[in-house]
Amino acid sequence: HGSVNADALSQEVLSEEPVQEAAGSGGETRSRTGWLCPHANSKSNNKKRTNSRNKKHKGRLEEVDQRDEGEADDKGARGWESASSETERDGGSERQREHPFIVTEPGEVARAKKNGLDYLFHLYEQCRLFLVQVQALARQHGHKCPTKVTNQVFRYAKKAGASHINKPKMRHYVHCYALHCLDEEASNALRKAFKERRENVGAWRQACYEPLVNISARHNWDIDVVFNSHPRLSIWYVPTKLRQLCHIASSNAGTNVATAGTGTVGTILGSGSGDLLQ
Amino acid sequence: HGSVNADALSQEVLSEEPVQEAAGSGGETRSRTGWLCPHANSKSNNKKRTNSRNKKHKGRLEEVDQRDEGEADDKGARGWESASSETERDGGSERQREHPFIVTEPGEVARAKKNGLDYLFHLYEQCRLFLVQVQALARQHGHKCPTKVTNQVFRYAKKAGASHINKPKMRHYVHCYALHCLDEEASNALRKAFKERRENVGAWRQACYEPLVNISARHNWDIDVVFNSHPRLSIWYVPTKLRQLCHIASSNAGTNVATAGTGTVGTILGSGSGDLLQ
DNA sequence: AGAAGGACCAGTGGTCCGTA
DNA sequence: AGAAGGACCAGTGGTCCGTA
Repeated sequence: HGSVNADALSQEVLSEEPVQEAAGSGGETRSRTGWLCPHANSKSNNKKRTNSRNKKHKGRLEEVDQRDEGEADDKGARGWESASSETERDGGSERQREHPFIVTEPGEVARAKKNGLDYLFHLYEQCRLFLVQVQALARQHGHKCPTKVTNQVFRYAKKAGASHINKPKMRHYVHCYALHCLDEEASNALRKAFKERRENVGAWRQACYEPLVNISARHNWDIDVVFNSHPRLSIWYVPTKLRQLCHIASSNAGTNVATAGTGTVGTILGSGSGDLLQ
Repeated sequence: HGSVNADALSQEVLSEEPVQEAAGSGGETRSRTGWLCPHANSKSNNKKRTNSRNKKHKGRLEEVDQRDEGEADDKGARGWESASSETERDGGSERQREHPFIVTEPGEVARAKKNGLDYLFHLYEQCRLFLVQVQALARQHGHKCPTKVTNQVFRYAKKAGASHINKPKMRHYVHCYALHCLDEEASNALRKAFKERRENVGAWRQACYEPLVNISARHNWDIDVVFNSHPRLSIWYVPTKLRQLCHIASSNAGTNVATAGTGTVGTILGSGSGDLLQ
């Protein structure tokens, strides 16, 4: 609640059932209050994004300020800053982010102020359960039934109190989760190797692409087939960059026209150049 | 071309290959020029929708006026009125609509200035072929591949010269096409009956719902399963109203909670009341 | 610096309603 | 009146970039 985002005010009022809360599976218990405490570092609020991107049709977001839902019920309800101009709630509390991920090996508990990769993968499982619930509600009411984790599912998760789940994060690491699903041994080995080398999460994340490209190669370079044939993975959209990497690799592999390959995917992935790797 | 709609100016320039043109399958040959002739009833142009719906974030549509594509190549290219304020092209030609549908029996050629139902169903087949082409292009370029007839497909069809295909029309009659696919005999019988009774197209269209609800009943009221298990039908979204009718019918059938059914779907469909039937 | 996520934007599904 | 379809709109997929 305390919707900063206008989209949260959709018409369909989702049931407020508590569902399974955070509770990390990676070993740590993750007391929600840890990062939801309404009185943390005082600095912040009314900062407002002063961003200067194209910003065309805003204006739809105006007037969406005073929250209509009441209070309580949302365990340690945060009251972040409001979105629009002067209606700021000054005595407000602050936004708390999730702790950053670090590369952990399977079963390893992350140190203080960090989250481990078991917890990351657990979030994907949580999203799947939220999807299952959204699907059940949709069928019950005769609505069309999502087969993927959509915006609607993220919105439902938020309403259900899972404020630590958000779309950009989940999309960012989908391919890491994919490797975990498709080849857990390889995934575990990669985690151990990168932990040992003291690599950061970004480096590990990048490294997850290549094994997936290789798996797709064994399925005629069709990464969609790879995703869709795994029950836990099929509910996630194939990330754009992974799709592109598989396409490039298939071209270079010469199953297509002779593109006079300038290098294998391995080199591309290892080089760090090219905007596919940002 | 002569895009009235801003969406038509998408970045991806689709190849201008001619593809299969109109050419009705119903027997009539449908010379395109019949309803694409650039000099027809002179009245019209610069009329602009003065509509007063909510109209919030427009403004994005401005400046999108001067067409960038050249000329010719689009056989009998129409040059309808342009979209925005003063840049009207006055010597312009006029919009020509498709002739309205009438209820015809299978194989029957519609009389002048009318289109028959074989032609209607042929349009669905044309859309399928456009989808197949869009899919081939997507795979070729490593883009995500649509499984349904999406906006992208309609845009592609327009670019390919099929100006007689548009989304509202195709969506409007999807369930009629569904019946044609799923039970051609029943569909044919319905057409004959409604033709005999001299019913208009709207009445025939309404009548197509009930047989479909009955078919869904035999598949556990799951209309999605019904659509998806037919190869030509699975590329079409289930229409909202059909989904709602199946849901209501399943409730009334008592497979669910006893809703103290106030009437069967048959009565609902026959009554003409209730906003599900508009 | 590396990373989490609010908020944005182009293009989608869906269909209304001004038009013929 | 009955019907075809341009154009609109709310909510989507995707991810940038101001923030911590």
